[in-house]
Amino acid sequence: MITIDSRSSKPIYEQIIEKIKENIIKGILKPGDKLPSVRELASLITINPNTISKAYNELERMNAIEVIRGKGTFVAQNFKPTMDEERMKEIKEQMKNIIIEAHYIGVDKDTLIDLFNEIYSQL
Amino acid sequence: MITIDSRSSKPIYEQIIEKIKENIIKGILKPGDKLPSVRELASLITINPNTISKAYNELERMNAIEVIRGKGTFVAQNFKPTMDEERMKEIKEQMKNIIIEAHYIGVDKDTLIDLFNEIYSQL
Amino acid sequence: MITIDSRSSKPIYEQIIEKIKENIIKGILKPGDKLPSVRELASLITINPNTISKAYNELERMNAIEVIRGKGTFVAQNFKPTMDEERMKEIKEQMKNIIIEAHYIGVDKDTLIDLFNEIYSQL
Amino acid sequence: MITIDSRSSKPIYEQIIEKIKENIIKGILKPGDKLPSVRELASLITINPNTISKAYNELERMNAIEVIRGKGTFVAQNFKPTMDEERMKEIKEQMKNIIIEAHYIGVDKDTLIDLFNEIYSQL
DNA sequence: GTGGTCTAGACCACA
DNA sequence: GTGGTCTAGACCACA
Repeated sequence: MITIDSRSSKPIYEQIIEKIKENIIKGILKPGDKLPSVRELASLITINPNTISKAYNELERMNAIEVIRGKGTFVAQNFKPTMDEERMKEIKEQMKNIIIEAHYIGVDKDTLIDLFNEIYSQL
Repeated sequence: MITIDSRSSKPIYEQIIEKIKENIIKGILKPGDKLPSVRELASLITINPNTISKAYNELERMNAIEVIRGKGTFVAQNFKPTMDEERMKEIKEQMKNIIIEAHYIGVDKDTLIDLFNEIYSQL
Repeated sequence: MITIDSRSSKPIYEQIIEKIKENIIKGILKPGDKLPSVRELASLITINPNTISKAYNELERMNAIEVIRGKGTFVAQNFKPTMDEERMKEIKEQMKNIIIEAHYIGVDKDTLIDLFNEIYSQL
Repeated sequence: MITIDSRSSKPIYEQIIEKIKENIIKGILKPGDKLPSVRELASLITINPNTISKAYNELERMNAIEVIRGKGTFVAQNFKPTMDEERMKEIKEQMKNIIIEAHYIGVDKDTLIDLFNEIYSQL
């Protein structure tokens, strides 16, 4: 299930990307599974098809899904995580920012680790 | 010291906010310390003054700094972290996304915890 | 033998055309040889018959194969290459693009010539 | 200069990508040079801004150009060709197809090599 | 039926 | 002024 938070400042297409990735990691979407067509998903969540298309294209670039001409869109079979230095650096940066943000609302290290474990157990 | 990555997709004003917050948390900037004026900082890092101004305004809204008319801008004295549900939810969301991103480049939970501790030790 | 890469961005019908042309040039398919019927090939490589049909039609237009009603499809007897300005221009264009693409992944002229000779020796 | 062939089957945004890459390789566009803004180029070649935007975004993904928020688009400074197996395989494939196409219009190996050298000398 | 391309046009954040 | 996002809607190639 994909839900969009229209009040979020995060672009819709990014929300879709994250939700689908999440579903793949959780095993809700398995390799080879067919995703709803661009138009189907568009009408399901009442979003413009172009926006869905943009999300699908980015997911394909990341090798998370495969778009097959005239057939549809599928969860990728051969997903192999590739250690990417660029993105590792980004993750570090984001993590630092989370820690700083947390500090500013009074959340300390231990609470953050608890939160971390909690999220992991839900995946 | 504030360094800006102009190629980053992160807006410059957000980069400034983060860097200043980071310096406060690290103790490099202490309560009462005077920050460079908007124009000073602007010429220091060759950034449009409007951008610096936006960053300072947001930092003031967060009570991280205080702007005193005719005197200058200072690190806030009375900073008290306030548990904010809204932002706690955001942090959770961001953390989940980091975990998902990390998974996609083959970084597992333990490595992520190591990274987490490493970042904390540098603050 | 014809193998199809369903993940390729190249349309299936074009892949079929290329594979058949390649087999003719390599001499695996000789003038007068009978090609599998549309339905046969369709079930052989599990592709929609319409797609095979489209490929065969284009090959016939190029005079590479001949369709004889009620008899079947055959590699053309009287194949005479015809210098076609239009297509020569296309080939030039494609070659330029290959050179540019190669440059962008760090492949220089000599390596490209080696590659060129290698491919020729395999035909 | 960027010219679009509207009769070509090649998508407009791909034509733009190729033309810009070509100009970079030829040295007509140098690192740090400012590209026309999305709207400028759009009105110059009377193409919809969205299409220009798509081309620029792909070029950025390839590290050929850099888009700087609110400032404009520039030829990348730090272009480093990265040997990419995936794309090397594609180039091989394309080269094989050119050789096959050339054969079908009666162009032999030597003529193709001459053509190859000619194109290189014009870059 | 499937996704890909393109246009026209609006609104927005950022510098 | 700059690019980014999104909508609405058209047309097309492909399977």
